[in-house]
Amino acid sequence: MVPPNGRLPLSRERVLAAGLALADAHGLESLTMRRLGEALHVEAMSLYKHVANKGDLLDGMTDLVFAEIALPPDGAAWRPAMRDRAISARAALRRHPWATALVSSRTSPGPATLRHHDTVLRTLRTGGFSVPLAAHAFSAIDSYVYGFALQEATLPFDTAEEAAEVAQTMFARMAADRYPHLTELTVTHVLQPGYDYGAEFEYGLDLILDGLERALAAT
Amino acid sequence: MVPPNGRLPLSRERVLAAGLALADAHGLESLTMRRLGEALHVEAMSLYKHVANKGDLLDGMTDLVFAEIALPPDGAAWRPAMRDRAISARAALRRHPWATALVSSRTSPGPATLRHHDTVLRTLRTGGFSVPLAAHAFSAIDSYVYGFALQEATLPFDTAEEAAEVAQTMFARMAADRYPHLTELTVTHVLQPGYDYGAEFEYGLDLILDGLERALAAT
DNA sequence: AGTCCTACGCTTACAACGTAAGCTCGTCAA
DNA sequence: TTGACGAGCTTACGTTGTAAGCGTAGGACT
Repeated sequence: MVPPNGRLPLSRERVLAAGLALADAHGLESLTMRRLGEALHVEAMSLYKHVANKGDLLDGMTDLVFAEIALPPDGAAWRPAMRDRAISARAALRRHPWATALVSSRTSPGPATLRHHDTVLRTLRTGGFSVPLAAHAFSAIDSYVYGFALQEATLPFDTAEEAAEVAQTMFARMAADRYPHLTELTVTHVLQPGYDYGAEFEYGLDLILDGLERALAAT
Repeated sequence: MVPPNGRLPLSRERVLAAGLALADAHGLESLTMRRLGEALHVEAMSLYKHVANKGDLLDGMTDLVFAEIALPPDGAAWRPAMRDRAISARAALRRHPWATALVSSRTSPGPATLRHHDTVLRTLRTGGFSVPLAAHAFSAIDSYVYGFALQEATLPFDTAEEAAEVAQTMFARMAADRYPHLTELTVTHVLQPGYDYGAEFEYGLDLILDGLERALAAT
C-alpha cells in the first residue's frame, strides 16, 4: 500500500484537498496547475492522471466545500434545521470565499451537493411543506445565503480596522457629499466600534424564516 | 470632430460597450483583449489607450450594468420602490448573466453603483427607516437579489424544453432513487408545463418586504 | 510655411497559462 | 524472467494579458 520510496502517491482526494488549501491561502486566481503541482512536489502534467482537467478540479473543490455544510439530522424540526444549515453554509462559504464565485460558473453538481439539496428538501417535506412551498422555501433561503456570501466575499476587509481604512480612502476619492446617505450609513453605523457585517446575516435569515412559517401556517 | 479617415475614434465608452456586447453574445470567458480589439477593428494593444487593464475594463462593464437598473424616483414610497428596483436589478442581471459573477470579484464600485446604493438608502431613510434598520433592509434585499441572479445564471437552460432535457440526462446519471426528494421536486414540479423558475423571484422578495414592513411598523 | 508636440493606433516581444502527445521506469502477475 | 501497466516526467503548442517602443497624422505656435 505505502510505496517504498519516500512520498505517498497522489490521489484525486489529495489533489482536491491541495487545491482547496491553495485557494484558501492565496486566492483562486493563484491556483494554477503548475503551482498546484509544486505544492504536491509533482509536475503539473501529473495532476491530469487524477483530474480530467481544471474544470473537473474546480468541480471537485466546490463539492468539498458543500461537504463541509452540516446537514440536518433525520426528523429535525424544519425551522431550526433550516436555520442551522443556513448558518453552517455561510460559515463554509466564508472559510472558502472563492467557492461562492465558483458556484455560479460550475454547472455540474457533485454528490455532496446533490445529497445536501436532497436532505434539505426532505426536511421541508416532512415538516409539512407542499412541493411548491418547499420549492419557494428552498429558492428563497438558498438565494439569500449565496447572495450574502457573495457580498461578504466582495468586502475588501475582514476586521473593523481594515474597514475603517478602506472607508477612509474610498471617501477621499468620492467627494463625500455626492453620496450623502452612503456617507451617513458608513460614518454613523458601519464605522462604529463593534460593527460586524456578519451579524446582518441572521437578521435577514430570520426575516425569511418568519415569512415561511406564516405561509406554512396559512396552508 | 469626426476624423477624415473612415472610422470614428475609439473611446472608453465604445470599448466598454463593445466588451459588454461581446460578453452578452459569447460569454465572459470569450472576452479577450484580442477579440475585443477585433470587434472594434483595432489591435489589442490599442485598447490600453482607453482602459488601464482588463480589470478596469471589467469594472467599467459592471458599472454599465448597474446603470441599467431603474432607480426609484424622488419621494417614492419605500415598499414599491424597493420592489421595483429589485425586479429591475434582477432583469438587468438576467440580461447580462456574466455580471453577477463579476460583482464578486471586482471590489471597486463605479459611479453608477455608488449612485444606485445611495438612492436606495435615501428612499429607505425618508420612508422612516432608522439607519440600522435601513442597513438590515439593504443587506437583506441585495443579498437575495444577487443570490437569486447567481442561481439563475447557473441554470444550464433557458426554456422549459431545455430544462426537461437537462433533467433527463441528469437523472440518468444519478440513479434517481438516491435522491428521492430532488427527484420528486423535479418530476412533479419543475418539469410540469408552464413552470418558470423566474416566478420564484417575486415570492421570496415579497417574503422579505413583508418582514421589513412589520419590523418598520414595530418601531 | 515650417516646426514641434501630442494622441492614438501598431508592432514586437515575453512570461504564464491549460493541456496534448509521447516517454521512462518501478511494480507486480504470470 | 518477462511483459504489461500505470504514475509521474519531458517537451511542445496555442492562447492569454500586457510592457516597451515606434510611426504618423493633426493642431498649435512661431
